[in-house]
Amino acid sequence: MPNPEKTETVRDKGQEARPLDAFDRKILGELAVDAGLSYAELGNRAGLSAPAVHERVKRLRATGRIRGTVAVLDGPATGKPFLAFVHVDSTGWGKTQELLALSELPEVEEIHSVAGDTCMLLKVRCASSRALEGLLARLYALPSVKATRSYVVLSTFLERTPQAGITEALEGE
Amino acid sequence: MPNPEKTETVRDKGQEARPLDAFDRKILGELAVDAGLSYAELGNRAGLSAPAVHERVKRLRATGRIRGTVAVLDGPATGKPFLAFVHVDSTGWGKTQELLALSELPEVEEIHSVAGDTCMLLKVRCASSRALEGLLARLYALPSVKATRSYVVLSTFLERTPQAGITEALEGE
DNA sequence: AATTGCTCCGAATGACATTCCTTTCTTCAA
DNA sequence: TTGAAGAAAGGAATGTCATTCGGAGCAATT
Repeated sequence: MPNPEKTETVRDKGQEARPLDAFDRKILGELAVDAGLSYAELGNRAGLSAPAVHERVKRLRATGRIRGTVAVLDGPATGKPFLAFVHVDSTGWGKTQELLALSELPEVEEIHSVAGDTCMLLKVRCASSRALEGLLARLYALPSVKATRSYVVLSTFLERTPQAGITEALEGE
Repeated sequence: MPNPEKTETVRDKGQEARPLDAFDRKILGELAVDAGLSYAELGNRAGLSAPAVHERVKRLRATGRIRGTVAVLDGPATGKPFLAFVHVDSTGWGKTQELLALSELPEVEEIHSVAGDTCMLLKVRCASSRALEGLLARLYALPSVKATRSYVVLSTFLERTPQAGITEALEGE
């Protein structure tokens, strides 16, 4: 009887634990594009049986490789046609907590801290330019926010979640 | 007998056609967070029966409100811990086609054209800083690419797909 | 060489998606 | 105001698929 709390010499995240064989990566690749596939169909594409695929998917979920399964909504079709990236310059380093409160807003999709000539980077999708202005107003209301630069998206040519593939050629150029 | 090709006075995209009632938005909100919910459970949360929810979801898919269902992969856990946003200045306006070819690379997750002091904005996730360098090399190999500015992500605090909610307060500030 | 643990497959079970049909509510026309 | 027609919801039935179980093959360890 295996003990789930047995001593692990490495942590489960990162790329440790199980190195993701070709089957896993194939499965991840398919599910990242369409999570509605049946296990039987997944098995066909990967060369495994349905139960085997099921087992692997369960493991991929348990180990955090798959964070979840979501429906991808269309921004414009759901009433939010305005997309923008906002760079935020803020004073002090511990003030990121203030910005994290913006997670409450469904308009805010991403919050990163970045290296470069700015501190924080937001991805924001909202109903109108008016709403975008309102969001910027909220930003400037924060005492630590010094300046912002907004990049309003005119056209989106590609937008997808993380893909499973890795281009080896990029490593050796 | 309704004719599926009957004359429409408005196009089906945008926010025309059916204005998304409270049920629809509730369903979209739940599915954007977890698409693995059963229709029965979804019905409970929305206050509808399973078949009714099913009917609506089918319509939301058909009208393009729901673009698809995907598994969200964890970047670091799947071997791509490096995330960066790359601003690209390019000469000429018709040259965006060259950049679109980058869609082939699984490392490139987003390609937008933006207003502001730059032309294109890429979101890139790759295995190493070496790979990021390789990707920049490919960018500069394009004749129309004049300059790039990269913002390497140090920490990601929030990252999600488009949400269904709309903050009304943002419109009136 | 034997054993332990892991992962696969085939079959059986159970849950759930999907469809059909009836009912109700709303809307438009007379 | 009434009548008719369209749309949409709920209940029940059916089919598909997810999920589980048991057994077999394989690899690594002792």
